[in-house]
Amino acid sequence: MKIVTLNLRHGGADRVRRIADYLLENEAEIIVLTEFRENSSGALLTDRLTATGLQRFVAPAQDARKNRVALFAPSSARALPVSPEDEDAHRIVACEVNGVAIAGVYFAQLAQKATLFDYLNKRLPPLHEDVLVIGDFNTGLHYLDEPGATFACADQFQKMGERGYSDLWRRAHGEGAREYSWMSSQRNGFRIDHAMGTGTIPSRTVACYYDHDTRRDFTDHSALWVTLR
DNA sequence: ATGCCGGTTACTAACCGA
Repeated sequence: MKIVTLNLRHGGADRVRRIADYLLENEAEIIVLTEFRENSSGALLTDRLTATGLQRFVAPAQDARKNRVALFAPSSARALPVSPEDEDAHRIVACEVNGVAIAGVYFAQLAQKATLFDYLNKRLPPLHEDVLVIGDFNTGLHYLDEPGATFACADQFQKMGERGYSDLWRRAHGEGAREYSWMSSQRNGFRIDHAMGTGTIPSRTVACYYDHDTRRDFTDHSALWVTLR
């Protein structure tokens, strides 16, 4: 099962054609898109992906310009209800598919991330024995996923470990590994796109890697690919 | 640790995003 997350950057605009080509050519079976917008770009992307038989789950928002998270999964997938704080309604969407629960997430800027972390770490009932939380966390570990210690909510990200979540990329590449999924205009790198798995997910992960070419080709984030056995 | 930058938009000023 091949899963990918990619931040579209402001909905993707006319880049969505190339983005759809990329996702389909690489045979993504489950797709989590962050900064998805319910506008004409979002509609084009939705048409391209659902034409292959995938169904769409999208986090709710009032405004079409709101950057939200969308999840595309096989037709057998079923929606899983989530109930975050109102201000995070557009930041999480979940489904059950092929015996696992997938939650797509798009965390806010700076300290505003805290409420969604609280929901994940304290209030969200176990969705399943095997849960994959994947998307743009906008944070990571100080001095490891970034050069310094500027990340907000790094402690809450780390606390996911106590909740049984394993950082699949770090598990595959080592405790001291460094790679960046986004780069600032000052050329500082940050690893902020993550896949966190519980239960049998870590042991079933046969590949977990970033594709940095997406930053060169059509967005400002690297894609994160996860293959589950 | 944002927004001086840069991208997007029921566009050309307002918004958003490390």
